[in-house]
Amino acid sequence: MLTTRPRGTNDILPGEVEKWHYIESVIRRLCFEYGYSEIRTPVFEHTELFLRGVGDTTDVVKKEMYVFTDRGGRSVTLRPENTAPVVRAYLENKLYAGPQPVKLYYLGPMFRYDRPQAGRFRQFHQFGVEVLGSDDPAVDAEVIAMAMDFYARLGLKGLELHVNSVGCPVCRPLMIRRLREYFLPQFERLCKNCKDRLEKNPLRILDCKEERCRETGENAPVVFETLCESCFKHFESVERHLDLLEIDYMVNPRLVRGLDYYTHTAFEIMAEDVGAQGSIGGGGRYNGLIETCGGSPTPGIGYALGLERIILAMESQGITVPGINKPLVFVVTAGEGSNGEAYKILFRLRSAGISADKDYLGRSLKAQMKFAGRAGARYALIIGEEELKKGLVLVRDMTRGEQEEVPAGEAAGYLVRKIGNCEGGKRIND
RNA sequence: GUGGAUGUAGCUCAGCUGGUUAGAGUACCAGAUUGUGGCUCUGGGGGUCGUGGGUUCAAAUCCCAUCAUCCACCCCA
Repeated sequence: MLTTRPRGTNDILPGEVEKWHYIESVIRRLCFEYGYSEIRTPVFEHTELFLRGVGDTTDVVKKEMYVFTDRGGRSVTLRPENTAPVVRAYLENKLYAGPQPVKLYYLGPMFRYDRPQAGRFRQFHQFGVEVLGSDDPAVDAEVIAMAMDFYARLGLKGLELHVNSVGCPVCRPLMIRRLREYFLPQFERLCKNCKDRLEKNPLRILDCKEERCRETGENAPVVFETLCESCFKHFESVERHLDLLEIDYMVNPRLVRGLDYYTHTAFEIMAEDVGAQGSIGGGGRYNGLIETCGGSPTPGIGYALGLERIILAMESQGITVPGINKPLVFVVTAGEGSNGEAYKILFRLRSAGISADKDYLGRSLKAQMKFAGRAGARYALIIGEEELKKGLVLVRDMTRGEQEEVPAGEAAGYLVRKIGNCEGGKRIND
């Protein structure tokens, strides 16, 4: 137990963490270009925020939250998602008083007590954005376009973008009533889950994977028949803007999202190669959420992406990541007498901006060379007793297998001139 | 939360119907005329056979429980 991580959590190790660094750098660049600023909120919040914000009938809140009572008797919860916390921060810090809309992004761990599976963990990481203070359909399209741009920058292919409108407080009750009226006479044909859904959230019946339920729902009223005038116009406008950007999408009237706060636009991105957990991102508009959280009526929209699933998809598509960190220079000692000088030169290299390392296990010259090769060093700086007497060191090019003598005091300068400042074996600004 | 599969060295796996010190490849460490890597050869370290019970003269091998991983449901990122 002492050496076992908690279920559904992961250690991100060297060799793996470079993928995260790369994805994070793509995210920060993307957000910079789209005009989104980072917001960092706590990993835990008052439980009440999620009960009210996400909705206390949702599965996420009912059975997947990590809820604790702290030492002061307060109920707190590890965040299962970050839209409600961002809205809370928007209100608490009075961001509504500044220029609108407010465009924010976040990146960090979320927690859901769920049975782990491929692409599903108890602690997982999301990148997400939120736009608060505008109900322009062009923003909906921007947010969707931004998500698609992100996947494209990573090189992901074969994704499906599903878009739908789930209505608003004006037309959704009508939609639900019509669906209940349709399904009630056919109650016995529905699967066990859908019998429950009819009561809780009949929209979800349309989303059921059971053959019988699909057939039963074939002639069910379509959302677009029941959308109110303004919802319909909004959706049409979102479509027009997506068309302007030439984004491929499919209207999926069966798309329903599991969080209560969604209104109007809802969307989801599916990948084929992430196992059963095919969704690698999704989001939608939540024009009622800010008011629910105690603010004045303010529109909002956002999305979230699961980074573990993004990585899974990248791996199964064979996408590799640049810039694995390798030492550029490995300092090798030959003879006891060179240890001190080698140590000094090592640090001089580092001060000069060169990534350098040495052996710390008292290995033989031969073993040090072997280690340097394995570590992927491009140069071995061999500090030999004999040469040192003449004030020289050897610079060996590991890929070419050639070496030359250089004055010891100039070794760092020599290497800097030869390769410049470096990162991951490459020049910066290359 | 429900159903199913799996669990042997760091990694990938072998180990027949239970029978003496549990193996291979790879990785790691060290050597192969004592100052030079990537190939080859030799040797070495490393395994509570997921964990805990039980059956048996005897269990990695059978039974039960538990934990973990994977798959499906559910849900979602």
